[in-house]
Parts: sequence; C-alpha cells; structure tokens
Amino acid sequence: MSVLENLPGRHCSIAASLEVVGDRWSLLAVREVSFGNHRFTEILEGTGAPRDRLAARLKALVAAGVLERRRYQDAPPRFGYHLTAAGKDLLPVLRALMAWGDRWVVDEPPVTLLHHDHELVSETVCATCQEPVRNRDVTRRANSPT
Amino acid sequence: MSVLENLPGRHCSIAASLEVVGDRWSLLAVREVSFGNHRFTEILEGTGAPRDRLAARLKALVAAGVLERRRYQDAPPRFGYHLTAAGKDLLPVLRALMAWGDRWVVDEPPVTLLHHDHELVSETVCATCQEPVRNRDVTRRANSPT
DNA sequence: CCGGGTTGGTTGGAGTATCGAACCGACGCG
DNA sequence: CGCGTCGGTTCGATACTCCAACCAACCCGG
Repeated sequence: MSVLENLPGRHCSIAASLEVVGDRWSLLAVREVSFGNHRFTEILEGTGAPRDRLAARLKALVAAGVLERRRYQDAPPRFGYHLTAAGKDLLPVLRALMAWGDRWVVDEPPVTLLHHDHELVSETVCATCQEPVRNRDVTRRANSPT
Repeated sequence: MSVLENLPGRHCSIAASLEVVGDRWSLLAVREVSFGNHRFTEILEGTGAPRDRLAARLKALVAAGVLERRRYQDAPPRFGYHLTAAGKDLLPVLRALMAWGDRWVVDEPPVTLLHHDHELVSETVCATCQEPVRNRDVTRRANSPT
C-alpha cells in the first residue's frame, strides 16, 4: 500500500507494479535472467542497456526483491543475478507482453515459446469456474474508499 | 520486424512491445480507457500524468493503433479515446501486471476483478494441451538467425 | 453582449534522467 | 610485467519530463 500512497492517479496495482518494473530496462533484464543469462555482461548485451543504467536497475530490482545477487566465485568476488519467487512470478507478464508483440508489433515472431514439445499458445482461464476469460465478462470492484 | 531492427539488445517481441507501451504512462492510459474513461480530462486524472505527456502519449498510441480517437460532439469538436482490437488485446497484460502487483507490491489489492459474479483468479493454460503452464515446462526457440 | 467556466489541448523554461565513453580495481593468464 | 576480463562507477553532454501558463472554441447566466 505504501507505494500507492505517493503515486499520482488512481490507486491500482498496475501502477504499483509499474513503479517497480515499469522503466525501460527492468523487464528486459528479467527476461535475460529468465533466459539463463545471470552475469552482468550477459544481461548488458542481451538488453542493450547502458552499463550505468543497468547497474542501477539491477540494484533496484534486488532491493525490490525481484532479483537476487548470488556470489558465484570468490577471488575476485563475482556475482550473478537470479530470479526470486517474485521474479519468477513476472514470467506470465513477460509472456503476455511477448504474445501481444508477436500479434501486433512484429511481422514475424523472432522467438517461439515451446510447452513440452509443442508451441505454447497461452489462454487465460478463471481458476474458479474454468471458463476462458473474455474481456466482457470481467468487471471490477474498488476495495478502498478513495 | 522493422521496429526490432533499430533496437539495441536481443531481437524479441517483449522489447518490441515495450517500445510501444513501455513508457511511464501508456499502460495507465490504456487502463483508464478500459475502465470507461474516454475523455482527455478523465484519463488525465485517472493516470496522474502531466497534460503534455498525456497528450503526446495518446497521440503516439493512436498512431500505433492501440487507441482510436473518435469525435463525440461537433461544436466544439471533441474527441474521446477508445480501445482498438490491439488495445483490447492488451488487457491480459494489464491483468497479469495487476495480479503481480497484488501479490508482490501492495499490502491489499485496491481493486478486485470479478468474472461473472465471482472473483477472477487468472490461470494460464496451454490451448494446445489444456495443461496449466508452469515456468519449467516452457522453453524457447529462436526463429531468426541473428 | 460581457464575463466566467469547461474542454482539450500547446508552449516555454527549469530541472532531472539517460546516454555513451572513459576510467577503475581486482584478479588470471602467459 | 603487460594484457585481457569482469563488474562496476564517474563524467559531461544531451534528451526527456515536469509544471505552470497560455490558448481557442464554445456554452451559459445575467
């Protein structure tokens, strides 16, 4: 909640999420780590971010609990970045963004996701009633008075 | 594809998507429009964005085909913003971000989504095999040589 | 017909963030 | 010893963002 208080506009978890991962490089950094690129230089090249920005973002993501900085060698001390539980939980967001980009931005998907050994076609269902979620079936209820 | 060519880092639809909606206000603007706030002033207050930034982003989102600018009165000419098909297709992204924020950023969800008349609990399944998607079952294949 | 309010912006200047390039320390390798 | 690698940090120029003010076009009350 505390994050929301200092935010302009509507109280909403979307705004709260964007406050954490809504900048230009964070989600790409998470993508790289999820692709198995744990080292600073790998993430640097994978994202294309400037070094200083990447260093700052990684620090912030560690502070936010999205990434974990783990020592993988002692002399000299070197660290790799790994997804925390919160970080792994971002993968559905990345898959949704990727599906959207595949459909509406790029001509041809540069990367295809595979589920077991067939192509992954994500569909969202409501866990309660097992029905596929269509936009028109979704409404919202505000919980806080503001 | 053309979007990707001029981008630093890995060729990937996530980066392409972020190029369109990855800035500070775009997704919040889409959220507001999806909440039924179609007028400039409504979006302005809902997002908390500065007027000039919002004007610029709305223009860009219309150009990108995410929003549509529709005249709703003639004298003086006034326009409202509406979701295109591409814009509606962003709602799963927003729901994923909201779910993540609910779980990892805020203490208590400020807004709850309802599906029909029960709480919406989104779950992603693979449309091909109907199985819930777990991160460890997903791999990726690069399509382009680069 | 005059003044004020609403809507949907645009403009200007100050402050802030981002960028690329250079630099740095600690090591390993030959 | 000199060079390369890795993971950053520092610097100065540039770009972007913010806020406040302004604006045009219209409506309404008096």
